[in-house]
Amino acid sequence: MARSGRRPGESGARERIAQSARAAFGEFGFDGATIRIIATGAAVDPALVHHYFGSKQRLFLSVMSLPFDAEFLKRQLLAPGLTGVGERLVRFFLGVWDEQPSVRPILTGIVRSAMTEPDAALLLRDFLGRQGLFQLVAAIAPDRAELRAVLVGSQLIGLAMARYIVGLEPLASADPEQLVASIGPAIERYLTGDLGAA
Amino acid sequence: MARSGRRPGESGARERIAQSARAAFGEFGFDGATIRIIATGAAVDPALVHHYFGSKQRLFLSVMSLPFDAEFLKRQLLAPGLTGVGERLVRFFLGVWDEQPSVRPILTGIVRSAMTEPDAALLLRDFLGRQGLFQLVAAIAPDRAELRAVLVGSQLIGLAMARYIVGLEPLASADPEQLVASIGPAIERYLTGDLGAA
DNA sequence: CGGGGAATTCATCATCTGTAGAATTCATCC
DNA sequence: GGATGAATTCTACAGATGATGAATTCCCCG
Repeated sequence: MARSGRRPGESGARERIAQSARAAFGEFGFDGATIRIIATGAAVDPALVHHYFGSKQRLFLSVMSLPFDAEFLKRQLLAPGLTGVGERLVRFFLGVWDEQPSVRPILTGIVRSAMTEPDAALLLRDFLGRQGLFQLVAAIAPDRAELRAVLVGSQLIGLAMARYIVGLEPLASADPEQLVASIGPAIERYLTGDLGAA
Repeated sequence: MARSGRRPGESGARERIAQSARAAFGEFGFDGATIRIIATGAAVDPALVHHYFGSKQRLFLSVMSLPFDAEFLKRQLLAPGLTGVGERLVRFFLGVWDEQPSVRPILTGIVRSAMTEPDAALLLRDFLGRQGLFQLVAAIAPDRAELRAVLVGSQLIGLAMARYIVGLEPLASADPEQLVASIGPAIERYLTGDLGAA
């Protein structure tokens, strides 16, 4: 009867738990992602999750942070000048969702959970607000940058919801470049156009 | 000991349960809205909820349907002609959320629940797709009506999420007419403008 | 080679969840 | 006024959930 206790060799259990947690939060949201589901996905006892991360809340916060590099993005999007910045932003946004399998569950997890978990809503607000998009927008259009940032954010988050979470056709299967051409100009107007009087 | 059994007079319990369920689903989403929370909100025993509605799923579907009158909306929005239809649509959309206390929990409930519940996602897809917005859009721009409808839908749903659910400032506190002026033209372009080649 | 500490699991708790069935009270119709 | 049926509540169950504390096994340092 030798089953519990430490296992030989390097197991990487902590990283496996983090990985599995991201996948589960992304697919089921905060509530739906059970500690037991996460543990099973990591081939680990549920208690080990608590051992490493303390509580489900702390696990969520530890594991669902976004690697958002505003500086890099600024240079990338503004190098060719202001014209076409809306389309470049949409293209970049879709690229992150479509082509980065490691980031996508983090994004879906935050969006799914933000509907009911205040902590996740805070993450999303930061991402769309002062800690995220605002940094970028302020470099493009200093006047009314807050308003411009949240307008852009609302369109992008709506796009992500419809395309990746709700699966609204024909949006979900649309060619990315079609969406760039359709939505890019709207974003560009939010960034640089006239928004009407206050 | 006389507590259970039928109560004298008309109680309207069924309607109170529906009311309380809408409020709870709207605030906590499908998962977070417990049958017991709903029952307490209606001052009723939890078993009565099942007695009337059978199961939580059926309760949700019975109670969260939207009164969406596409015909009326068409006439309303198109009477003054095509110009300004985007702004009128945004104004109407905000009016429903801001001024109709009975409808708002239904909308927040559907959006909150659609992130994790397939049934609710179906409701949302119908609302933004063929059963809802598409009816309206097809009357305005028959060419590429499906794409136009979901583009409009993505912007409107993103607006609702940011303003009413996530509470993203300064969107959440913005004056409705400011948003009409800012977002209306984007919607109008989705409805009547050039969306780029396929 | 012995001991401290980290990794991992076991067993368990208290609570909450949706749901079911039986029991009780009332209104209404014959 | 007795019977029938609907409204309402009580009690309870079986399973899931987040969390805890102790036990077991292994690695590493002296």
